Amino acid sequence: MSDQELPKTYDPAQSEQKWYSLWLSRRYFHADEKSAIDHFSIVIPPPNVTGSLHIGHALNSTLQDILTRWMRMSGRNTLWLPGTDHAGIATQNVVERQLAKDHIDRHALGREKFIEKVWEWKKDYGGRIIAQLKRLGASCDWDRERFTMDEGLSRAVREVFVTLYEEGLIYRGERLINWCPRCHTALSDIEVEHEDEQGKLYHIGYPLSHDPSIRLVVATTRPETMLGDTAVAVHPLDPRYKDLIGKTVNLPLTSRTIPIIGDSILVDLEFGTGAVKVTPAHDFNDYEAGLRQKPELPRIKMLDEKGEVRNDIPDVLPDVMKLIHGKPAKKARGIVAELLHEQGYLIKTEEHAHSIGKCYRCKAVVEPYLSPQWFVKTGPLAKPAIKAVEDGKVRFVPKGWENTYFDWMRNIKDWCISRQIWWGHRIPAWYCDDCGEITVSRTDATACGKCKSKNIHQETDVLDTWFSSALWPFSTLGWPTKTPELARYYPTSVLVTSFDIIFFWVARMIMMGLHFMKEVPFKDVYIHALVRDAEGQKMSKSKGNVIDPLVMIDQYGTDAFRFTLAAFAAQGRDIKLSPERIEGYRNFANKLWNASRFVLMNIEKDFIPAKMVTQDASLADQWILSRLHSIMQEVRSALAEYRFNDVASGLYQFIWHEYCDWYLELSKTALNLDRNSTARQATQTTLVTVLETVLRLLHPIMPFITEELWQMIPESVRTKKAESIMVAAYPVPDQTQINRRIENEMQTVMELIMAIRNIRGEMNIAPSMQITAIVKVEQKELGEHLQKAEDYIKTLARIKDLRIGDRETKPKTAATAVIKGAEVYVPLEGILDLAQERDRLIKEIAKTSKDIDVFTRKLSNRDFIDKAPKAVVEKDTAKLDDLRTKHKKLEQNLEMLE
RNA sequence: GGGCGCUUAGCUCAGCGGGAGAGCACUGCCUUCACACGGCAGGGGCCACUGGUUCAAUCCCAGUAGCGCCCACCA
Repeated sequence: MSDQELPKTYDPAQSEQKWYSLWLSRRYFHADEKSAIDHFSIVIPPPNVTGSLHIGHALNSTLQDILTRWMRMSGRNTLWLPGTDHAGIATQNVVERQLAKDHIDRHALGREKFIEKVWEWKKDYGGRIIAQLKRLGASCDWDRERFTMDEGLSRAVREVFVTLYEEGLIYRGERLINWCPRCHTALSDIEVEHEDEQGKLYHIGYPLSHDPSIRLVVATTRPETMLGDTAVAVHPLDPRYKDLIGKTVNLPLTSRTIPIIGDSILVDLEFGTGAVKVTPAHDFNDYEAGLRQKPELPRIKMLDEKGEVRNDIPDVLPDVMKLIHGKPAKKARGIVAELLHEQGYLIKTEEHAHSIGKCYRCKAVVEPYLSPQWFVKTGPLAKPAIKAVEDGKVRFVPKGWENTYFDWMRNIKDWCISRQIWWGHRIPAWYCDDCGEITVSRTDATACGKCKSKNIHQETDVLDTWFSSALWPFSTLGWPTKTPELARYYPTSVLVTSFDIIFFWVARMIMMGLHFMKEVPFKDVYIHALVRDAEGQKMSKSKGNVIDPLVMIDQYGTDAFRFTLAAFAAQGRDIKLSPERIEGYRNFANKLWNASRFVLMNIEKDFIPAKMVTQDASLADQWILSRLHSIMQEVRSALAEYRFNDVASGLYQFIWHEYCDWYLELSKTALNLDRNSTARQATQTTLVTVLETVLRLLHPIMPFITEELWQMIPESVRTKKAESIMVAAYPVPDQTQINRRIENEMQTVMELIMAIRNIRGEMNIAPSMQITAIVKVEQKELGEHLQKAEDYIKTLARIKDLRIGDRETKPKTAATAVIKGAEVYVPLEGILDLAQERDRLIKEIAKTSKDIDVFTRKLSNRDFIDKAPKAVVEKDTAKLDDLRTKHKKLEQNLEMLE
């Protein structure tokens, strides 16, 4: 390629497309299950098929890709297994809505036809998020892409279900569960989101049966459910009411007489009136209280599966029934309250804040609903899962999340796994119409397991989506078949996810993994931040604050976007993302691009790296190499500890502020030397070597631009002549290259240059003007060092005449700066503005005095001298000396000026 | 009600026992032959508040205030 062809700005679009398809065609993403090399494996948290890539996926996938690419470059047998989740309720809702546009109702369509429609939908749109992951540069092994409803995973689901049933860990029973009246299905406890709402507390007087003139006043937020009341509870020790226990009240609006019971658990003496209406079919506490009674309280359902008032509630007066049947719960509340008011039973209402449950999929208000459901008995599964984390077999990063996990797991309730929807894994249970037996089977049953009757029908419920996700780490690898993949890649190395699904997913994977594989599903769980918008709101479409990753990618390029995500992935923090930030990193990509342009322009096309000998390598060369190897070390340890932000900022800092700002400028002096000069060759070699190494270090975060640039670097420089950067080796630091002495020497040179630049800047000396500088050193040795760096100083500080020595003196009119071990004078005859120089010096002196104060105070403290570590005292003493010297010299210079 | 987290430069955030940092924004100068998606030089902070531990506290401990999140059956 020709240098002239390289444009001044990096164009992400063409490069991304080109390299991704090349990587795919060369099968770099493919993991070889036969390879015996140490493995590294990750399973992707499967996004919903209905999903389109949002910023959370982008962060999650970027971090996984960084780890995957890093490990692959480090020579591990690396698998990142992708796939999607069938997302039962969510997908069913999406397809239902789609059908509704054509005025088709799923019930009219029928179950089988509807499921066909969902599969069709999946075929058309399900691949969308996969395509988007590819745009992000995800290096997943696409050959192994799985779907939670595909054949293999369905087999795993059935195997797990039947086994747990046989072990008595799955059971069926009628229970009070959370019911979404909109989705028409049961939900598990964690699928209910609680929100505070301002409601009313209604005080209702229930007349005592034996003396209706006396009323027992109950307080409730849901008066409509009184139609299902089967008791009133009071505290057994409550002096106001305890004598009423065993008596009855007449339930208003009905012909029902219900008992007054004592229940110390249900009733809080302090709250409301101290008397509670008990509706066992519509409230979890009341349900439990009903079970505690001997005999159990009857459970009267007053709402149907749509959340509307039934028309067959026993005992309700016909007039009342006529008014409210078929009304949604909230409307019924108003009607009942009005009726109670009219008839004089409503004592008062007061404002009352309470939390209501909403469906996490559709946000409809969830009703407690009595119905037959399937459950997983979680206790026995949770126990080993708790232990695995306690024993460190699974490690949460950051560790704090372990508490969240423990809290939930130690109080875990049985998991309601049946859903009354159509899209999902249908429960493999068959009911016998003759003898009522339930047959649970790995294969489709054709006859009753007990009476052999062929008169059986399958359960219509499907399983909770999270049931199949819980098996993901092993079901995707072929389980229950003992595949080579399973043996090779399970347990996986790390799970990367966000905290909102620790309960839904992480905990359940650990339980299922331990139970069926006898081994944890992953060793590390890296919990990353949640992405929010610039105002800190959780992004949601309804708020209109969604940052679309694909728009960002189009606008700034995938690499800039990925770098932004990595830079903001600090542990335990929410990420607030704004486009300006991405723009900043787009500029960084461009900086890298132009630095590479510079390097490539300054080496010959057939460049052969020089064999570096120390005497050929300049101070700058040695310095940048030392810095490079330090950075390598930092980057590697940051990656190993999931400190992605440190990886990003470390590389940013090094590339921009050390390599570009300093080394590239310093290299110019050597590049101007004669073609055959060994010094020039050494610098060329250093330039290109550092660039090549940095590209490899950066590749996991910025895969595209690094590949584009790496391919332009002469083959002779690229390690092992790999054909792509993504299969080149990840850089390993060489301790012998790290040189403290060189770094210190360079530091002094840089300080000198900065001091002169400061004078130039503050004195308003035109950048184009070449000036004279005189450096008076305290010791000859330092002078010699600085003399060796003479060219650097001249070029970077724009000096035409530089004098360095221990016998130099200050010219009559000059600006002064003091650095460690030397004074710098810039003679400014004719231009010197005395007032300006005075101000500059005063500012500098003030700064120095302030520092001196701090250190003097510290060092005059006896206890500090006695008790602080020696090294600290010594360091501070030396520092104070330097500061005093500097201060004195500056003052002298100020005096001379006046 | 229980738990967790946060409060550092105008903004977004690192740092977490020994002289307060970054990016963006801001000010001045500069179209210097890698880059104006740029360069150089600057300005800007009682590190929320109050106590305590320590020779030393932005950092550790306790409390206060504000903000955020999670869990929970407050009728």
